[in-house]
Amino acid sequence: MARPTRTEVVVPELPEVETVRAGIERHVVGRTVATAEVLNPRAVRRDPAGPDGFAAAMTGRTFLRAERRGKYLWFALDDSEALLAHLGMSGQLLVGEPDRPLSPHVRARFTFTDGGPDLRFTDQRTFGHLMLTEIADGERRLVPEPIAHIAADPLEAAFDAKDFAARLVHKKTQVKRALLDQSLISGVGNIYADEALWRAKLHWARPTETLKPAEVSRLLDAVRDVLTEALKAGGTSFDALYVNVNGESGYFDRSLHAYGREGEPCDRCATPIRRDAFMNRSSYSCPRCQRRPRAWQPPVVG
DNA sequence: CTTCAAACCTGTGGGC
DNA sequence: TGCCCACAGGTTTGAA
Repeated sequence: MARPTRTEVVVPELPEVETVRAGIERHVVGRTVATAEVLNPRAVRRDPAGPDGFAAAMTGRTFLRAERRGKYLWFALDDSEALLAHLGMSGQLLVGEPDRPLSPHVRARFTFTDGGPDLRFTDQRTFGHLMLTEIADGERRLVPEPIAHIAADPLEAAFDAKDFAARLVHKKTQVKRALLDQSLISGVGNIYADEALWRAKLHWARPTETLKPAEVSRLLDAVRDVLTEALKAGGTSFDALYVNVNGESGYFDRSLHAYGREGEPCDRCATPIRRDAFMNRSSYSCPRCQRRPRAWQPPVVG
């Protein structure tokens, strides 16, 4: 039984990041940074200005909006610049009383000129990062320059379902790899990829080029449903490593059908869920509902 | 151009 | 008890 427990780590995907964005928004928008402090330089490793340059450039800036695409969120600082954040595997953005104890995993801290609650970027595994960056043209939307290459996520207006379908079936890869490819569709990680595939009754190894239009449509519907339901539940989170802006854990984990359920009965057919090694991680699927594709032969041309 | 996999990182838990 | 190692995984980078 590998079902995630409250002590396991679960990475923030689109629903969790959106929960953070919405929670942070009302606490920081309209406020001006009094001090910016980088406690671990790795937190700003992608910012060419370095820790000191980053801190100096953030001082005096005002948070205007909180936006998100896929798993990235950012705070617009003016028309041309933004503070971009990725939570990585264990990142949190926490708002609280400025004089509360500094936990050992706080990587960056911002105080505000109004003397109110501060903002802390906490990240145990340090895969997340912050950077101050230019705004640029992304996929049908203005976004921070470093993420101009990622695709729209399926919950935003800029997402083009026809374009996604065309690009998906044109790929020469397995369907789960495609779902995790942020330049094709953003916001989906390992958990929701498995959940969407279970819901759409598709095996993770299915070659994308063999997907029929109805299957692509079913898959996209499944992705949207899974993300939307998780968002309603406040994001999946199993332990203290991931909490929302107010420090509350989510509770969507009870509705997972595939992820982390090795050996447990499928909720549709009771066949034990299996776990496969995949891309140096795990894929969970129902061996009966999600049939492994037969060996596929390329079409003969001519 | 595309696809793929190593590397980055640290806390946890199982095995011995 | 304590040590070691596998595992968790999003993204970048470089190789093929």
